[in-house]
Amino acid sequence: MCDCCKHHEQHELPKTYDHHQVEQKWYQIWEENGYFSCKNNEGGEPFSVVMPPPNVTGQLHLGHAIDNTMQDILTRWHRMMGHQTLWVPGCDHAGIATQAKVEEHLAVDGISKYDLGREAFVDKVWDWKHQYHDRIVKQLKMLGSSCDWDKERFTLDEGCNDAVNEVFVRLYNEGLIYRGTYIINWCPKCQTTISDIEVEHSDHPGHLWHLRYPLADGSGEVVVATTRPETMLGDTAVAVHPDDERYAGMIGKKIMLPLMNREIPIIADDYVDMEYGTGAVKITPAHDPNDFEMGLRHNLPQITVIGKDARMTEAAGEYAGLDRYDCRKAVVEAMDKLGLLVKIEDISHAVGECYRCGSVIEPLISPQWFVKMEPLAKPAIEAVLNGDIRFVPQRFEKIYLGWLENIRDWCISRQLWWGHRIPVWYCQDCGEVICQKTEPECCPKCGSHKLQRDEDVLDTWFSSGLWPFETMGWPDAEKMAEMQKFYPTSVLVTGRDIIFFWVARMIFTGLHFMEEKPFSDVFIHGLVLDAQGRKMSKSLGNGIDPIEIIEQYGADPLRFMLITGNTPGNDLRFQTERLEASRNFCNKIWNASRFVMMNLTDYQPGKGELNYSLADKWILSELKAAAASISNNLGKYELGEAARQIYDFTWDCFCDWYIEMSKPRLYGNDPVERYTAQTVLVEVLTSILKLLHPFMPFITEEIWQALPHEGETIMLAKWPEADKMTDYPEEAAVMALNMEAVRAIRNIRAEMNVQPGKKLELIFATDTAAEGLQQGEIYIKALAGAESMSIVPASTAAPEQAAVAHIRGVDIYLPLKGLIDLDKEIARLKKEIGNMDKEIKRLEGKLNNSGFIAKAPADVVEGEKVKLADYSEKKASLLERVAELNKLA
RNA sequence: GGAGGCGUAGCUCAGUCGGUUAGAGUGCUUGCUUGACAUGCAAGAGGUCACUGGUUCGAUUCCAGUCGUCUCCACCA
Repeated sequence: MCDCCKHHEQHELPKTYDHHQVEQKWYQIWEENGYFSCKNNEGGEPFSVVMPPPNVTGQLHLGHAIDNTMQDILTRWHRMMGHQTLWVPGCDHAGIATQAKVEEHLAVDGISKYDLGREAFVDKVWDWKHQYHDRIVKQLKMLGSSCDWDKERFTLDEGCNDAVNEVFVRLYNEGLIYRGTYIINWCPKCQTTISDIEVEHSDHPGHLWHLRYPLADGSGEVVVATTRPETMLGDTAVAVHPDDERYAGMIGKKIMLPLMNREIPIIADDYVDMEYGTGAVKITPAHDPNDFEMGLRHNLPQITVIGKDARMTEAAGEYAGLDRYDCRKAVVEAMDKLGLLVKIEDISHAVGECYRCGSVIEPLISPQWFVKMEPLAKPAIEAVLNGDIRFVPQRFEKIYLGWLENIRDWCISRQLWWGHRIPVWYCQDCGEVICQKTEPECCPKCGSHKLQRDEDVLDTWFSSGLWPFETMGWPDAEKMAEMQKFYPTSVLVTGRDIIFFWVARMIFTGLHFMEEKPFSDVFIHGLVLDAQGRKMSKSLGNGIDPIEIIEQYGADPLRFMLITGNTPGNDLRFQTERLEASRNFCNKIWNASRFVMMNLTDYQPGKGELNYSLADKWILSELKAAAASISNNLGKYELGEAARQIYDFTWDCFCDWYIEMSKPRLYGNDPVERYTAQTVLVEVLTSILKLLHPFMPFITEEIWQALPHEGETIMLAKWPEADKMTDYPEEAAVMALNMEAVRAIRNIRAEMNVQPGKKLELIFATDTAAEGLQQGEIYIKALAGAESMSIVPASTAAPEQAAVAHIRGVDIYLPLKGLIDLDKEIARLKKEIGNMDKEIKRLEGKLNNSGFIAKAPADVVEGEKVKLADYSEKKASLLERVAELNKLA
């Protein structure tokens, strides 16, 4: 680098944008100045979002990154539009997940939760919570999330506990929460129940054992088929279909259950599928949900043979104490020895597994708490059907409705220590069940002080299901008063994987307790997949830590990459190339800004004479169109499309064209031209920064601060509204034609291998576009690399040694002495004529079709006619030139 | 067994009310130290819009079916 360059460098911004420092700096300033607070824009239309609370023991992954980026984009956009904006952050206590993690950690030191006892263990979990909470908050801040930290909540904080107790007691008093002994999903590893949706079904290879069950009177036998032979020890019936002729005579007879030597009846039930297996089913009411139901219908005894530890109980007789799978082997062997094993069939069948730990779920009978779903589901279905709540994309409504329409009661009690304890006490003397928000002094029925609180806690989703209103202070009327305007919230942004777990539950609790929907729109996004299109998972080890990406590339590129090239609801592949493209975009903006600022040394806003030229009117028109379209797309949750449009406008319109157009005017010696160019550069760049700010908050603030501006932060700057901008359609069209001329000339330069530095002499032969070309001369010369340009009547013939191009109404002649290879030039022109021919043919065909003329809208027909005229004109012009050249040849 | 998504350039994806010479990024080819940027500039090649049929003056777009692919739901022992 020479000395003079060094000298310049000192005054300039660095050539490449470095996000380090910038991002942290601005987040801190924003936070310290209270820009995230919902108190800004007081009186503006309210806009509110509640953050899907991340599990407190986890750490952020790309799924959180996309989720929070989308919320942040919407929040920042609305804030800039002057809306009073609230984005509530928070974490979820994540009952099973967190408890399991802490237990695992303790196990390393050989400590079990029982060694500590309930209270000390829960204290330990709180320690963990604090540690991980801080990490998550840090990660959310790194991402740029503009949430109101003053309103931060935790699903297990005091307020949420109050809400949970209120809800529980009210539902209990309404008869919508009940305790009952039913068959539930038991995870033998987590040692707790889980709800139906927490059971994941996947196909596994297994066997279908066909077992011979002899009749008690020795008159025959029934062959039953089962995938779980060990459960036969708890069989209390064999069921056949009432219409099954094979078993018609046997219904009502007794079976002598082998191994147990117990008599059980043969019953008839519609549930049995005659086609499957042998058409006869062994019934184990205590260990199968269907058998349980059938047992109730037929009043069958329930014999529990598998315990909560997944070992056989005393009721299993000689098999007591065996693990369920060891018992399976033993039972099969014993049956085989007795000659009662008919055959073993290999099959693939669905096995239920715990969504947390993957253990095979055991259906067991146990006393648990349930929420009665039917009365709650009804309004939740109605709210979506009548359009009160809208899913984006709409197809997710079907998924939501399908689930609620077939829902079963929700098992909410969990045998854990970490969570909201069930607000129920049992009187040890009279057995009274007391359900109330606070601990009772004594039994209201018998006065006894011997009260025992229910040991269980509630399903995590019971408390997160109240999120949109518990975060607004409910049920505390005083706290609510301040927040009321934010309920219902505007939109819920979340992944499609928790529509059932969370979205549905918030909807029915909101409708029930607030008597109003919790949100108007549900904006569903897909998963972030790896570069090969696989789900990111621990087992595959293909997960990507957003923090590492942010450190390497910055939050802005990550955010931009996560929302571009994607449509609502679809999965997104994480690709480094796309991340690099986003980073390059940052750099592009940085350098465009650098260019603008370098040319502002003598600029004083509002202190000069303005005279908009063609180029100015063109870019301002483009800006208006872009702003309108971006707002429109944001309103439709088409974030990817909005981002693409700001990208295109910035790179293509502003950088590739307008900045280049501004150069001859900045470097010329007309002060009005220079001042006007400066003004438009600043104005358009400022608008770009604002339009881009929701997507890339950090770099936009950094640059905005260096430009002339009003206000303290771009965060609260006014969103560019297209309605308030001016466009100049006529001048923009003229400029567009000039740009077309530039492209045509550049094309010839490239094809003819004209040296980039060589200045051309341009001749435009036209009768229609002369004025526009005259006005655009300064730009055309600069952008096409010309030293002179003349405009002549259309009838003027081209010089012999010239290349020719044609745009609407204009023949462009490029005198290129010595560079024209006659044959090559003819070939080039003929190729273009060929293209025109193809199009002309197509258009003629269309226009000759009487159906098209008669039925297509007039403007479409007109448009095709204009096209045909244009192509024909171009073809004629080029043909003429070819004829001239042929004469020369 | 049901339900849904996806199938468009070598790759990853856009394409909103049916009419565009079907687009972008990336990769590829060619040429460039162009007074912001080589994380760049300019020009270019590259597509039977999975297949078949239907509706229509006209289908990448709407409908039906087929194939491929991914996902969700489901108590068939």
